[in-house]
Amino acid sequence: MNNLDFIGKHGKAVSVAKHDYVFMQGDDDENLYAVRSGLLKAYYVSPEGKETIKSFLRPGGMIASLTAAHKKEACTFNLLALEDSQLVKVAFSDLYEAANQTHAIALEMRDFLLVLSMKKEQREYEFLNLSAEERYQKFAHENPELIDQLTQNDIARYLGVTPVALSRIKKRLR
Amino acid sequence: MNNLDFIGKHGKAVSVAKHDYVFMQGDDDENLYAVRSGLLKAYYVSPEGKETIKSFLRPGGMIASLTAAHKKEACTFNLLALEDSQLVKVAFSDLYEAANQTHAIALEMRDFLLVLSMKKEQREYEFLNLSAEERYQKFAHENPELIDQLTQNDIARYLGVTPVALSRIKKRLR
DNA sequence: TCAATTTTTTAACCTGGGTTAATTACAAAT
DNA sequence: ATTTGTAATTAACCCAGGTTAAAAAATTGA
Repeated sequence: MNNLDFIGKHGKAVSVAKHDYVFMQGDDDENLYAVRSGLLKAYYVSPEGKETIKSFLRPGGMIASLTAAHKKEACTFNLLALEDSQLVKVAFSDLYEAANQTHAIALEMRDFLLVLSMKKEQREYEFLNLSAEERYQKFAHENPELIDQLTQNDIARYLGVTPVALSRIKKRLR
Repeated sequence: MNNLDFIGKHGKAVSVAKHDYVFMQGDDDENLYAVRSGLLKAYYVSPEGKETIKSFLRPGGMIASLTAAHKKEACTFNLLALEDSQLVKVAFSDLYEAANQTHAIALEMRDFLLVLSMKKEQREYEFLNLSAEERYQKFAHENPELIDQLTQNDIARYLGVTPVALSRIKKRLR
């Protein structure tokens, strides 16, 4: 189910009800979370109160505020449950240390970070090369289930446009 | 100098003159490159011929087309020398295998990928949350040397705008 | 030094998306 | 069923940035 064996063995279960926060921007939560069930969103809020969504998390997904976890800084984004969710957490530093001690764990971590890097490069590609309309089409195509589960507001904030703009894009496409 | 000991020991030197390609979009170059000297740009070209820049590479930097290297697909971008450059390369699969065998190498790889992930998250943040003007100011602030070395064209294509737009942004700021 | 080329700026015009606000459509709860 | 709140659509207006083209400035090379 989960790529990180270490989390299975050493993780602590965390349950969050719909609309609960796992952590908030400004916290210093240094944990890595693996999602077992449910649906969550990781999102930034700007000083002016504007929201943008970094990613959606579904079962099998993992997330940590890497800067918070690794550089001991405050979390730069919020993690909020969109549905009742079950997660498992471990202190990032424990995982990091365990990898230093144990080859197999270092490999798990490498593979996790390789997948994460590829995902983030993909997103970079989309922002650099695709229009908002194309990003929407790609997202809809790759995440047919999410399209119904999420509000248009959240989808728009993930794509980097306003909900009003996304409404116009959808109209254009039909 | 270089974080990846493995490359120092097993890498092959590669020299490229200014305006030479290290690899091109469509190639299946499965190597990881570490930059020893010089300056390069990694960039996409769309089917319509539009260019966008993924990243600039300076001494100490490392790059691979991760999908090409790991998933055995074709490179999705070009790597071009903006100045005469020296690089060292290793087959990504050799590095991956060596990490499987040797704990220390797995750790080097983990650390490299952790840094890469953090950089890419940073860029995601910038596209999601900053205007073109703010991205330019941040880039100029964090890369004072590059600002003189690069053409405005390249800076613009890195920021995700046209050179004309960047010229306007600079005018606005002075 | 002068011609050729590349880079940068400027201008005119257009378009996608932001903003605000009002309207409509849905959903949940009593 | 009716209220209450939330989500989505629409409209009007504005602006940043795209596009095209021309002009000016800076580099490069012979």
